[in-house]
Amino acid sequence: MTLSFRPLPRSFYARPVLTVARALVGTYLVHEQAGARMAGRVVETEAYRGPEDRAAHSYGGRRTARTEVMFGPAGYAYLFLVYGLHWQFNVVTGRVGEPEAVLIRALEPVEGVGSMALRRGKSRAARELTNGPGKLCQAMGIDGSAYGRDLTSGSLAVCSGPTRQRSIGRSPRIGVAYAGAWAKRPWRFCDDLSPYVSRPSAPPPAAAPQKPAKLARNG
DNA sequence: GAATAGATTGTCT
DNA sequence: GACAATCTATTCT
Repeated sequence: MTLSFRPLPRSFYARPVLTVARALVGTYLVHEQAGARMAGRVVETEAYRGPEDRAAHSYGGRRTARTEVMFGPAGYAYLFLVYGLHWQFNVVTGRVGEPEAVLIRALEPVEGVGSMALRRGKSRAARELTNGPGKLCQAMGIDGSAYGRDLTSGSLAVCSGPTRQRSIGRSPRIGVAYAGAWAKRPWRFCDDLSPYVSRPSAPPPAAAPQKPAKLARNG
């Protein structure tokens, strides 16, 4: 069976970054490459809202070759490299002149899972293919060459598709401790019903102990 | 399961 | 020259 995906219109992205970050959970990232299609359901996002957000690359209105796309119209791809190794895929949101973007942090693989596994290089469980921002770029074959691409048409797009029940949880963003108080804002959104998130939005309820207490050996 | 170290390069100071 | 919106393998429990 072939799933039906339709690219989201630019109006979807041209809204406040927190609105878009939440709305993106449950959409699909679709990449067609060499005649093959890969698709993943978005299960985790983070909002970055320059210029006031200290965690954002556009903090203070910093406008360089790297951040330039965030200052333009919504619905385009922002790619950057961290630790010299891992690409991160973002979508530009808001109005022209507002340097905002949403980082896609995790997907549930739904189509082209075999290709994803090949790109990830080693034999891995499905959950390990795309449960992190660097992992999903590697799995989907997305890198810096996608910088500035229009996501409302073409071979790389964010789409609506089959809907499914979701429960959206919020938590602080990951890996931005340097941002002080901004790091504590609950600007990370994830589908708590999905096992494909990079980590749960909240610790499991403290109920019964996970493991029985170790018993003393007697005799 | 948790803690740790190491990889590796574009970007900005 | 310092550092980074991360991931993996290894070690210990």
